[in-house]
Amino acid sequence: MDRYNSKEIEPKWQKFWDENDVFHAKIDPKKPKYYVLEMFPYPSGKIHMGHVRNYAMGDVIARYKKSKGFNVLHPMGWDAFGMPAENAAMEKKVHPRTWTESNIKDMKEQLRPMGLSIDWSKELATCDPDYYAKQQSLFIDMEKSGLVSRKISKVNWDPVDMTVLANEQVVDGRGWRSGALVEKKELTQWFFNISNYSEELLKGLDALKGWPEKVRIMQNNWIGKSSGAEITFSIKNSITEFKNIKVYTTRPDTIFGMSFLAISPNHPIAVKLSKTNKRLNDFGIECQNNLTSEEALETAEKKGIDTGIKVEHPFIRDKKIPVFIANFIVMDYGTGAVFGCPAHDQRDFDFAKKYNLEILQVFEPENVEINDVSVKNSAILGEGRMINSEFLNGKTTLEARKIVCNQLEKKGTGIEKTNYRLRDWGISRQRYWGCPIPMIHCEKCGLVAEKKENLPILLPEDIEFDRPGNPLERHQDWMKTICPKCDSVAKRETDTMDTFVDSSWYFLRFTSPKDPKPINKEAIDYWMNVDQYIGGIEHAILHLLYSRFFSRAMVKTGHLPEKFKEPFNALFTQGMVCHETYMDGLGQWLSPEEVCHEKSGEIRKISDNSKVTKGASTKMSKSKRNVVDPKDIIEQYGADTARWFVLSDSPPERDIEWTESGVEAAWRHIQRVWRLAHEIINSEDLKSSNSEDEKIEKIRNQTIEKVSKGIETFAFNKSIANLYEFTNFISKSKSSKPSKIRSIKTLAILMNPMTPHLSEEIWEMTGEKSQLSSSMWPRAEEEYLREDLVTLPIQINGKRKTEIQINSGTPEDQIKLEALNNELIKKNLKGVSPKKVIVVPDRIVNIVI
RNA sequence: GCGGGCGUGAUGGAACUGGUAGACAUACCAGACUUAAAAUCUGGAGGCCGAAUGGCCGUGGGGGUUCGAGUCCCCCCGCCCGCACCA
Repeated sequence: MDRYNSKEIEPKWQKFWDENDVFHAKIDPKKPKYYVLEMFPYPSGKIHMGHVRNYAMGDVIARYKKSKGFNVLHPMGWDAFGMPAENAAMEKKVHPRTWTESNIKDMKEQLRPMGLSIDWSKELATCDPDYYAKQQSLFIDMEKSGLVSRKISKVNWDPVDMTVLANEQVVDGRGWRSGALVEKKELTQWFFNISNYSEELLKGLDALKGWPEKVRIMQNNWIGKSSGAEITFSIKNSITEFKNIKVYTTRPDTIFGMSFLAISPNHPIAVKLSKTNKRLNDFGIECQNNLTSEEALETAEKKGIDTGIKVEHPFIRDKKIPVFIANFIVMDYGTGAVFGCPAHDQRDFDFAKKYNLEILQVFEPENVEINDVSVKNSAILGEGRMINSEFLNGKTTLEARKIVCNQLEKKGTGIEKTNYRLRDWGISRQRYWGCPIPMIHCEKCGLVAEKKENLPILLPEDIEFDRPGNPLERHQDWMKTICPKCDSVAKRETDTMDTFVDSSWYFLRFTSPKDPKPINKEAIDYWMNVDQYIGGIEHAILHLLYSRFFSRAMVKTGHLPEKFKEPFNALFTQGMVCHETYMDGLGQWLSPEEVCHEKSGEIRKISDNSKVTKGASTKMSKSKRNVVDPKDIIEQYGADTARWFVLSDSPPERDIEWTESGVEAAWRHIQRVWRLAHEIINSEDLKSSNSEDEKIEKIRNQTIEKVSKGIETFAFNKSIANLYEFTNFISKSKSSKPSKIRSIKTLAILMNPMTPHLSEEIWEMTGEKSQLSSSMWPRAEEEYLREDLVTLPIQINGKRKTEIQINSGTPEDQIKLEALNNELIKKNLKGVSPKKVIVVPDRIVNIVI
């Protein structure tokens, strides 16, 4: 008998779908719409298994919804700006555009054989002048609406290459190419005022019912709302013109335990002092060598230096508090200064130990024996009851916070204050391959937005990547322009936008990718919101938060109706695709194709038969060479096998392990279903009993129910397990031919979202003329979903002893009676009368003795 | 360092709202078919003890709540993701 030949069948159906424009999404107000979107890829040039998994999942949803009667929008595009293109330009002397465009072409070719239900007519790339021109006009509107600002901020500076480095390009504090120690450099840059929306973005999280709880928690923490007090400390011994220092604290209750004040190295006082004090200046320079990432800041050794300045304690007369400059205080958060209470903050505790500062406990934790805790070894965190704090003694820490705030307000030295950790979004990049910021520097008029009719501001094509840095800055012709206000000669902004800007509205543009305006009202109104968004958990904060902000910005600038300010109704975050790693005797990583697994369990290198060490399974990555090319898999086994495999076994939110045997299992299943369909179609209709037909009909309906539920809840692995079971059942069933035909047709429909080619083929084999890709998802009939017989386990003291069969809905007393009369139970009870019998109807019986 | 998550047989995993742990699949073992192999089909199987009815142990480790814990609470360990210029 024939095998399922993927090389013939898959292109056949792909051609059919193409020619009939099956997945072309058109606005149809009569039909309910469904917008499913996978996070668009960066065009690296090669599709990897992570993409395959991501798109296979999206495709399951898209095809399922379509067969449920929805008008589905399932577009695809390219997140095409970004650093790798510039790196390629430097390394391979190829223009970023050429490199990017050829990558897009390659990836599209690799994607096509997967048989995804994508509407390619909606394709866009963020590096298309048409796309970034629209983005420039959105920027101009944002600038006019006060959503944009200029601020000084720090970048990683490579002093040898004379260029700005991304955090990723800093390896162990050094530039990745030059190896030079990275410095911090201050630049005036462009920002989106996302922090004005802190409260709004925080509140909005509650409405995102379709988002994973963990993502909402992460965003919530990222926004970091806190309430506390801003306290003004007066300086006793003014060595500078500054008379006081403002401090933000979330723990005003611990003010009597304060033993020092710490200010950021960038605090105006610190800066001022450094000018005249060499020690402070040296320390400032040392801090300058810290990296810009928060991670680096937090993991670096905590250091400080005494400024000699003393401040007054607001409640303790004559108490002098030393002021330190500390490397772990950031200027961007709060006021750039904190007070240190070593007894109740671990970081302050470590600092106090190091510099021999007083550690005074000011509250006792509640519900803990006093002897159990001590501030000798570590800080005491949390809440408790105040001690050593004068008028606060005996109060709870929560009460104390309120009282301190009131007292400070009375004295006029402090106020209650709410703070957010969220900082403004710095969008300036000193790079070529991004969307030019449409601003003009005019000597007379200052900063002026480009006129919309002059858009797009195109990236110049004639650029050189012979040296690091931003080629735009060296391109005199490109920079030279005319001030839109006064017509005098002016200079273009050379910064380009962060690529997160590009990805903050592409999902809107997909609804009308060729419209002359950034978005088309009618299309937005019909297609938005995205009903299901699918992507990696690594985007939980930045991309998703920026998109939520950007939608609000587009509401403010009049591009988007208010109702679309939260653009993603539901979010699903999928796990990574992992593979074992292999290393040869020389410590070199080997790819899976370079090794062979022997029966004995040993792994050997194919080229020289040497022994190979198996390493941990990690995310497929070029550097560890543990990648499997989807192209090879599709070529060898076909798209349906690849799709079936990436969806089976592991729950979608978890990482999956790519194994050769797993792919083979998927392949075997595809073949088995194919054979089964053939056998059934060509079989004689033998006599069968009605009860067999009833049985298969029951299983068929239950499978419909389970598989549908699995897809709806993103438990594709469970749907697949149910489909395996159903297949096993059909193949063993003694039911009549019509019953089996009905079942195999149901199997084909239910498998269609995962294995669309096989399903269409079987559908056609059964003589059906209609296409499977349109609405025909079956409905399970209620009467088959009921179970009349229930197996009830009986436990004695929580240990299962036996089980009984009862009719579902049997009353409690009767179950109890039956359980106690069971022979085995009687034997186990040995005449002891039970203390208690717990009966959970239709569930369990537990006899306590 | 901070924030979030995960941990179940040899392996991937299943177990609805606290109610029979191990569905389904892989690897493995045995059998059928075959000259043989592959493919396919049938069956077995968490670990330990036992000839067997069966017993004990078992969801990263330790403790707790409960008639009953993989699931809830506390502590610990390991791994993964994010930390604002990778996308």
